[in-house]
Amino acid sequence: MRIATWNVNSLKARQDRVLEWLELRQPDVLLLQETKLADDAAPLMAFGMAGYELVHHGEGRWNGVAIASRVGTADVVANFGDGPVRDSGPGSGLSQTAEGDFDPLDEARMVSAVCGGIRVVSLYAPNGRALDTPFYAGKLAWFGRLSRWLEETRDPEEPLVLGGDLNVAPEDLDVYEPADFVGTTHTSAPERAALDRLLDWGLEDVVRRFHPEAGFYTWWDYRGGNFHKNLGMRIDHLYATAPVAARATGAERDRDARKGTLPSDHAPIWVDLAD
DNA sequence: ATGTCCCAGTCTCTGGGA
Repeated sequence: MRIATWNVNSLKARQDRVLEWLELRQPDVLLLQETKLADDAAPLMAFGMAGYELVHHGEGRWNGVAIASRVGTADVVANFGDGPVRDSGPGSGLSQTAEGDFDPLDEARMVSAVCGGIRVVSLYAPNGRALDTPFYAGKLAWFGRLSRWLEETRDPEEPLVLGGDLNVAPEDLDVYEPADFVGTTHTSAPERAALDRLLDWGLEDVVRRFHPEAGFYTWWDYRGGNFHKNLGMRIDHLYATAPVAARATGAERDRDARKGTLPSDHAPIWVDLAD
């Protein structure tokens, strides 16, 4: 069984590339982030033609998470079970710029389902922008909500894979120039502690086990030719509970998916599991 | 290197986010 994750930076703009990638790499489950679609715009038919069910949790212009699975989609949980995300259209009260209205717990950043006997969780962590902003505090609060959801509703003995764009580089070897990130988001001690809390609950960074090397990045800024200079960060992750981690036979990243015409700024990663 | 790409709305350009 192959479980993958990919922040596609708009599923509308990336649909053809994603469908081609499914055909090429044959994942059984693909966790998607930043679909930037409302639920009624999710391309269920196109994925269905490719053999995948698509579970989508979106709000429109921003965020949006999904699960594409060819091994079933049972027991769906969206937004930690905290209810529907508000429409982010005009007049909705959701604003990306008015800080007083901002709460990432109201945004479409989490969806989960049981696929092929494994509970998978597709996550898109808030960016955080800068350490001295409410957006950073909101990022930490969102990770707190994620940990509480695991601690209160899940069991580390359950087969579970949590993955997505967590917007945190866990170690200095996961960023191209650690000194440049002092005082910025993605590498701060509280963000790394949030990942440690997930791991301490009972998860393993399976991709790290197979790729302990520096420079195994998953995201490169579109600007400045950063991809070709390998100036990136490892901020997309796949974490597994022990019953799943024990089945892992490998993990890979598809750097080729970051190349070519109109790519996402993230590359997909996956883990392979023995039956 | 404020260098690119996405989106919606103000709509063939602009502003905001990453």
